[in-house]
Amino acid sequence: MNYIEDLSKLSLFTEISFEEIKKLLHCTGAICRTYKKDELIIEEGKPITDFGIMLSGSGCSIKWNASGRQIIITLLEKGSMIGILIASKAMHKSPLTVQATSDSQVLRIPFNSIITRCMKNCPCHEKLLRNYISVIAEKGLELHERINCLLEPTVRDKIMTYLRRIAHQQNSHTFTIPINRNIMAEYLNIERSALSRELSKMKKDGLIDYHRNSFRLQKTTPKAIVKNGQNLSAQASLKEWGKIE
Amino acid sequence: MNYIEDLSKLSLFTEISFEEIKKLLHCTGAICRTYKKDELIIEEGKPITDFGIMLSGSGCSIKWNASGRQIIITLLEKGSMIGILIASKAMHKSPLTVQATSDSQVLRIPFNSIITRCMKNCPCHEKLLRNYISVIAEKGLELHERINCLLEPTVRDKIMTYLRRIAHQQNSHTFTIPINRNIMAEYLNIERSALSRELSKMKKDGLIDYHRNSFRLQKTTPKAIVKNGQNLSAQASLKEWGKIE
DNA sequence: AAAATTTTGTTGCCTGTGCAACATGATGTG
DNA sequence: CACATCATGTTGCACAGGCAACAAAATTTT
Repeated sequence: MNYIEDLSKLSLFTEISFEEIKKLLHCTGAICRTYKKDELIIEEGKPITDFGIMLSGSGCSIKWNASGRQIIITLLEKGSMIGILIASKAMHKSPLTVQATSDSQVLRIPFNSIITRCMKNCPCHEKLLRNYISVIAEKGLELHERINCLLEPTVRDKIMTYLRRIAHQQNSHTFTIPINRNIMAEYLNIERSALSRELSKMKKDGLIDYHRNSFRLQKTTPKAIVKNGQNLSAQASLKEWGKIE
Repeated sequence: MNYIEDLSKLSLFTEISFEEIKKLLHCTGAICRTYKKDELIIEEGKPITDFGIMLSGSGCSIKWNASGRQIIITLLEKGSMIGILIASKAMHKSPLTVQATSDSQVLRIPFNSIITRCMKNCPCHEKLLRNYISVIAEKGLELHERINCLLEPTVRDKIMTYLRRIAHQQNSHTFTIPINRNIMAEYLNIERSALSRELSKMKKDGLIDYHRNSFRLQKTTPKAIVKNGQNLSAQASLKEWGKIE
């Protein structure tokens, strides 16, 4: 089957041509493996030497928390990288389980082959290595961004931190977010209803405007913020808004 | 000056001999730079091509959150890696500022030199690359572990998730944590007082026992725990705490 | 040893938000 | 169209935990 085109869209293969990708797949010893629904792709506690790329199907990485409740870490879809951090860490056992949630195909590439230079010393192999490192680093930075949101004390602050980041990424005060309310609430670790409630309030307060996934950050400082029936524009708002921008 | 010995203790240089480290420093073009107290090591918004290793002194990475409040991301000490995720991500501007909090020495190594094979094609260069990737991956996994704690709904769950991890790392039910209450509270994003309060309750409930930084996880089945009323069992806390270790 | 400083523990108050339950709007399906 | 199934918004209530202020214990400095 021809999945080269799909692969070329991944950041792991940016700036690498179709032809080169084919060669790389061969010289890295990549293999395509199929998994039935519910089959385990990675088992908790087992050492990992390959990382994977979802070619088709879907999956999720799961873990059991302190109280035995199962929690979903990530949802995997076509194009998702599997266990890339784990495979990259020397001698590391998997802290989580990855399971196919539908019949899936996964391209498995031995981590070693990324590092070990191929015989021909081809330049595209170095490009692959650069991309690979970039992908790992980006994973870390993404986690970092999420932590930035999670650390904010109030629901409103979490939301604002998230929205500001997306606005910044899209380089505009008007933007659309790529996730729905459920996912957003999960990402920010707040209640979905609390998220909706606070979004409404923020709209009332003139902080943001939105409809569904379309958002706008108002950069005008609101004149009056009313809370609990009192107007606290004078001091409190200065404290809260003064330093922005 | 001779900092090779210090370097050899870092995971970036594990399994690399003193001699080889010297050679590597030369062929990667590492330079040692000094920073005065309060001087900026990394400036927000600027592109980063080097990563750094703290040889002496101290520093911190800082950021400004949505409401303009300055928040400290990491504290840097001797041996800390600076900007390793940022340098590894292709064409990425720094999302944060790094500042020396005392006169410091930083070893700066161009990211490019890690990837580009040196002329001699020496095996230690590949080892360095492996270590480097391992370090990045570990950073990501660490962030992941913290998120695991942050996502837990209650203070008690956050604490338990953290303690279980440390116990697991030290492979024992009796262990010592490497951080004090202030840092722990900051790490888990809870109030220090709330942390102390909950730790007390957990001791009363027979879940854990502790004194200062020495902890013990009780593996009693959490069945016989009474919620609000008086607790029947587990009244007797350990008397001989001494130094565990 | 006394004093000063840092670290940890304790407690009452009050608000933010988790939770549940329901309403409304959007989208798909026969 | 009617109907089902989502996604989103609304609201009352209860309580976990943030906050502040203080107490006690441990550690460092004088």
